[in-house]
Amino acid sequence: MTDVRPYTALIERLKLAGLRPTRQRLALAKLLFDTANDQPDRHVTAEQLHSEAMEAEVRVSLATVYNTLHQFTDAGLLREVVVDSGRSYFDTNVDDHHHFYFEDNGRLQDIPGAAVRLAELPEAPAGAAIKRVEVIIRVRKE
Amino acid sequence: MTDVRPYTALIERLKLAGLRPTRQRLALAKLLFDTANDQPDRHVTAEQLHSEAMEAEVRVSLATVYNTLHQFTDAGLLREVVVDSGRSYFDTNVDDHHHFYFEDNGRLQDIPGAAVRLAELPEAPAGAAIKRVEVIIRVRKE
DNA sequence: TATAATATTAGAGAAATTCCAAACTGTTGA
DNA sequence: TCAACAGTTTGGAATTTCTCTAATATTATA
Repeated sequence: MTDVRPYTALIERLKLAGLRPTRQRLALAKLLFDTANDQPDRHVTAEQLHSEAMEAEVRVSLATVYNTLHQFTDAGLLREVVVDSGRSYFDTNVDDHHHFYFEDNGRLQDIPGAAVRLAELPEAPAGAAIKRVEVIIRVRKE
Repeated sequence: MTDVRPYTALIERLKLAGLRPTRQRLALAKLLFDTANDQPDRHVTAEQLHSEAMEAEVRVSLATVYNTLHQFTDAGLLREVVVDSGRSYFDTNVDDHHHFYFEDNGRLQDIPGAAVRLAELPEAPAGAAIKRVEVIIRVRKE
């Protein structure tokens, strides 16, 4: 069943994250997280999301898109994925998982966390704590 | 014993890679690969290497540093590591290995390939061939 | 050494991202 | 409800990293 008031959940989500549910943040959150239209997990760049917002007739500046992506990331709603120098991807999937990266076209594809098993991991260097273990499988068209 | 003609080996190395041993490439190769001074494997950015060249009184333009780093990478003498959007690191270690990335100060540290064992890996998506599997362990000061 | 092929260079240009200060909006308390 | 305040947004300028270009210089080789 589709939620007839799709914004209430998003508003709550933002509030919980300590973010004021402004028009811009709500619109971006809707584009990113709204699963009403069977949207799977997404990997977007700031430019992409900004374009989408424009198409959806949502007036948001690029600066705000950047701000919002970072705030969402800090709040744990998004995860930043760095696979290409000079471009950041933001992943709506914040669960434990990894990525295929298609170098030919710059596309990312999730790999469920369970599909990669790390049998052995080194200890963190002294004084450092592991924040995350990322596995990136770089692939190319054969 | 230190090689009294340290350049001959580097010249050979460049020639084998199909690269003319020019003054600039030799100087950069020396900075990168010369182990006479007990230099361990290195992770440098283009800017860093350019600064080092300047300090060493080697006249090289930044453009040439970029060109050279990419040529060395294509030739398999270096490996590019992307862990931070907007900055590329070049690793003098081209053996199978992974990295710790210290988010606090942007430093990279090698993890020997044997220290990480991947017990299970997903298959490459149809039509794609795995080029490399990278494991990046992001750490922070505790 | 002359010639052709290749490499280097400075500076302009491009792309992604951040910064800034002014204008605006959401929230709170009277 | 409304004023006041803190938090947001904005466009444009600035920054950073990297690439391109076309003139110049160097290297390899005959």
